Amino acid sequence: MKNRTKRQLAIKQAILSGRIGNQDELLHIMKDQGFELTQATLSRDLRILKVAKVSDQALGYIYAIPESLNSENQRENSRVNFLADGFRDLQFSGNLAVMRTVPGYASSLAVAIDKAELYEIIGTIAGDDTILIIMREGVSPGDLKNSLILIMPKLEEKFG
Amino acid sequence: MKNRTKRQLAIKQAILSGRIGNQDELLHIMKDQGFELTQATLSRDLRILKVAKVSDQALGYIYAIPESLNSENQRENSRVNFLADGFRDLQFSGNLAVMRTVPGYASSLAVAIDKAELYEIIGTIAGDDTILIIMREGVSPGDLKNSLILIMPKLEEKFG
DNA sequence: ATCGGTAATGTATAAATATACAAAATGAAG
DNA sequence: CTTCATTTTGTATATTTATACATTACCGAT
Repeated sequence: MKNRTKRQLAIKQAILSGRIGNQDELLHIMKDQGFELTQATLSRDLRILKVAKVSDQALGYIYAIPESLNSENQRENSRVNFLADGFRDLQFSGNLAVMRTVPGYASSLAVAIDKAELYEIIGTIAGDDTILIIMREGVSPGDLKNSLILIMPKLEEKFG
Repeated sequence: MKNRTKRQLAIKQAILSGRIGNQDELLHIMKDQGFELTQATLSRDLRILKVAKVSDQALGYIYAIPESLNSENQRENSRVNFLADGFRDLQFSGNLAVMRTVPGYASSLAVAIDKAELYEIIGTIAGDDTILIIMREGVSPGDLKNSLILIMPKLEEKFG
């Protein structure tokens, strides 16, 4: 079974397309992506993600994410996403991941990661240009990458 | 029967309190204010007003007005509301209203009023510090004031 | 490995909302 | 004033969403 964080990332991405009009549509999209869930779980996820249902003149009713309409949160999201520019490299050993950063970025990146309280990460230790990430048992490198993309979408292009 | 613009203003004000969780609550509030309507009409008004239903951590599901979350619309709304600072006086004669403004404000105010396409106003003619407002037949001074407050809430304190 | 507590999810349905169609209201023209 | 076209609103109900309760999954301790 796909885990919850990955699922919620997929929900968020779908909604950012700006074309989802009801939960049934979204449910089909999620199933197409291999997730197994019901409408009830969707409703709960949408609540957690604070997704709003809004009326748009051209599109009718659609789901939207208010934080992308709120300039203060938008700035905070942009700032955190911008930290991805300090990312250099991510390597794995067992349940440890070592992230190399541009000098001086490690601390801020680690704070942002800690703040997100990702399921996949137990904790982090930051130096000047290096972050040691302790992954939860059973979490794969791909899982971790997906989680980091959730808080810093710019990392997606860096992971390749 | 109360007219539609007045009703939608009241809906907007109620929602700005940030405490309306469903349409039934809102329906009761509207009835308390003397409006006669059904849930269906409410749903339609909410659509017209582009009211969103959002999930708030503390309050649960509530209605909100996205334009107050959108910085571009927020700036435009603020700019128009700021024009109220140029308001001086409003006097009535038959179906005419004469608005006196700070010199230089009349034109901008008239543009904003025209843009709002209020039911209560057939047309406006603006000089430098005076706007002639032709009211629709049957519209009372109070009706006009309420409509103007809809587009420039700051006028409320100026009308007294 | 088992156990127990908690979190997540599913099932079924209550609650909430939107809308098809009908009726009423409105506004303009004659 | 009447008539007609259009808009608005109500009624009834279809659609959508949220949630109570049950089940399953997860996690830490032993």
